Amino acid sequence: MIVEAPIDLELTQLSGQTSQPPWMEVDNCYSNVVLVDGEPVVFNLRQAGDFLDFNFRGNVSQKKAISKLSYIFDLDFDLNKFYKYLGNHAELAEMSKFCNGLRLFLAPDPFECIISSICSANNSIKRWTKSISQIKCNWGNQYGNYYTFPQSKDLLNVYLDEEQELNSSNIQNISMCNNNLKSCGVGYRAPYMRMASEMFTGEIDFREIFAMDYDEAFETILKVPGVGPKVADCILLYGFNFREAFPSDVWIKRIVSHLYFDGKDMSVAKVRDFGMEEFGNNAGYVQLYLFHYARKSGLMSKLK
DNA sequence: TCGCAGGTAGAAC
DNA sequence: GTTCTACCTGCG
Repeated sequence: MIVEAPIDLELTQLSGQTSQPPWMEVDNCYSNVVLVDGEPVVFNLRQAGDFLDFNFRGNVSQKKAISKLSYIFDLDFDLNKFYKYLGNHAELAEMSKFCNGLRLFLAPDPFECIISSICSANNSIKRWTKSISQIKCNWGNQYGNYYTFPQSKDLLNVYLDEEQELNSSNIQNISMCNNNLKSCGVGYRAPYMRMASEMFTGEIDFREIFAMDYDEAFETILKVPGVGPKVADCILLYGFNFREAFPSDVWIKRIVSHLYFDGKDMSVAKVRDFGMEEFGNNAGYVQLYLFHYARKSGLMSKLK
């Protein structure tokens, strides 16, 4: 089936958005299992010209499968209208040329994005995606070659490190202990992840966050250990589909400063305020495009 | 070897 | 409120 919405699937997959690792890729076909109304559905995606060609197998209607796919790849968003918006702003006009077809890559379930985003802090894309894939292998459900991301309750009692696993299980040799968070390479973020699992199993309900306004949702997510302003904005953008988020890190700071403030040094917090004010509901997309424009145009190495 | 990787927590001004 | 520093870990 073809979805007639322009997209660059490879660019979107490999753009390092902290919703989830890229899907499994074989010969330009991207596949993964996704829970749709609790039912495991395996999707196979392929680039077909400017559009997306896909098929699925699972016990759900075609309508529901398309709806889920459209949510994850944000297919209802009008890219051409967004490109007109970019074209009307001198500072942004170049970007669509370098990022044509790039879309948001949203998490099928917010919890995966929460853990992925915590994992991404002070980390490289390569390393956090590897860690998240390992977490799926260890504690997710397996369907063929694919794994779902575990639910928050599934991570409540995981061991934090090898030592804890050795002391609490009947494994004799510490080198055999590989069913703990630190063995996934998450380092000091392990306790953050387990505490986040506790909070989202008990005191915080996802549905409430979807219903909140931005500031309230931001303050709520900020209470989770390991979540600062940058990670909170990522979680709200990629996990909860808040389009007005403008996740600001050291790179966005350099790029915004270069494009809008003549290279003047400014705090990440000020850049965040500026982005949200300036771009409104397009803030999430502009942030995504700024980062990849800087990467692809060579601006990033110039600003380094 | 050493610094860096799409930051955060905790403490000190 | 804003600024400073240590921090798991794998890679170059």
